[in-house]
Amino acid sequence: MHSLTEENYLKAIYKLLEKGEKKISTTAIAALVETAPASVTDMLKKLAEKKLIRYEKYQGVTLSGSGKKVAVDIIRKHRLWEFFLVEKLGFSWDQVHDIAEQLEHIKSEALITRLDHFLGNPKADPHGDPIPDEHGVFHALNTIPLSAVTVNVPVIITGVIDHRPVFLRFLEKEGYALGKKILVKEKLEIDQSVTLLLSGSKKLKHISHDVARNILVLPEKTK
Amino acid sequence: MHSLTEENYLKAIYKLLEKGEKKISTTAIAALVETAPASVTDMLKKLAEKKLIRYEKYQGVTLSGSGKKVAVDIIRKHRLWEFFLVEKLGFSWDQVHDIAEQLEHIKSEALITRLDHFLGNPKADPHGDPIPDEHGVFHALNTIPLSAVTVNVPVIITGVIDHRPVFLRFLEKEGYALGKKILVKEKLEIDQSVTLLLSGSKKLKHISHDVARNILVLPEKTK
DNA sequence: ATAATTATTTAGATTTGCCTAAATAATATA
DNA sequence: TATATTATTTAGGCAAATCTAAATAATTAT
Repeated sequence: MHSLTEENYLKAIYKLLEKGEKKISTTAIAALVETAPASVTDMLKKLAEKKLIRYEKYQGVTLSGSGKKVAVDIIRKHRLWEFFLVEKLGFSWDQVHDIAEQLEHIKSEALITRLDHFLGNPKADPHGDPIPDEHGVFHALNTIPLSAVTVNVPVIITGVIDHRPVFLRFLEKEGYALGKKILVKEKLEIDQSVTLLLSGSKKLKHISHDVARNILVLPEKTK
Repeated sequence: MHSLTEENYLKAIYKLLEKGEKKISTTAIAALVETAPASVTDMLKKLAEKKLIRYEKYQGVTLSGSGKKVAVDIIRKHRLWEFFLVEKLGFSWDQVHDIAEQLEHIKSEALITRLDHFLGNPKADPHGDPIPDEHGVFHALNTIPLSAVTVNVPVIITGVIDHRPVFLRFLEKEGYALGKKILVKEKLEIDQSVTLLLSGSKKLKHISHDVARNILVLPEKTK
């Protein structure tokens, strides 16, 4: 079995790989796991010995097959717990991350199988991030940022890109939530800001391009 | 905050105190936390320094007020999670202990408050053990062992003393469960064995004194 | 291309929790 | 009560994960 710390390193590397780059730097990992770069080097050696990563001095890191599996499994657990915390316990978007960060390390396959079933095998967590299935497969939705939506085509909120509590609290306060309908009425050339109608509210809302590109949506009818 | 290990030591000491003795021995703790006595001595010094226990060389240990609080809190969490695992996720009696042992160390007061509420503020876990409230108060029931029940007085199963999986699986197989009604028809002088009717079944059941004294019951009407 | 800067690794220590072996105290037995 | 046994503690070490400071490699800028 892997230690909690090892799991956190693998998760960090996975997240960095997800963001684009092919080779991950020691410093980037250090920032994510909140530790000194020297400590990261130590851990990378250890993970490489266990064949969880591919690592050569000064050359950066990638995940091996088994390392990726561990990382995806942690992410699956994290997102299932987040879903539980929001849907069953009534937490709000911005409160669940730290708790899920602890729960994701509980070791019991039976627990996750049953939790998944109890929750109705959800496909996405409360932020709209996809939840991989038990084989580690993501059933990704075809979401696009709200900033890219065509005027007068109804869409549904399916997720967010920015996960910072401050952003999530802003959305919540303004009435945005997963599943809500949006109709974009106008996109301003000058600053790409968006004027829209949010289901449940009659008043037009105006949001900046910066906010719009952090909200993910799906055209209403799409399968 | 206390480490997971510290919490487990405090829980072990609490459990031993619960079983009667006033002063707890190093060896007894070592057996419960599955470690060498010498390691226990180390930890006792540490806990004493933090004022979580009262400890003097060769004289055994008791919990301080704050130590007891930590222990009871862990027990509260453990039992709430057990309740969750059985009632919501459908685990059976004998499967939940190890998982709850991990979950009990998750640190979030809000989580436990909400979980407690979600579960309907249960007063006892799936084994019938009382769940302390948020102030650490146990609302103990007036249970008696089935072996002490008067003939022809209907009682309800409220708990067990023996927690071993093997015993729990036996009960489950035989149809005994929390909340089931029992009517004792006869107690044999010779070996104190019990003949009874279990609600749901028409056939008389016979159990040994040893089994009967490990099943806790409550007279049907009692408040 | 050389120098300066930044990133990474090595070296040596620290902390936590654990171990074994040896020493000492407490308890039980003869 | 003296001795044997058992329990507990001390001493010295180990492994995991971390740290700081120093050394080295890679990158960027001149």
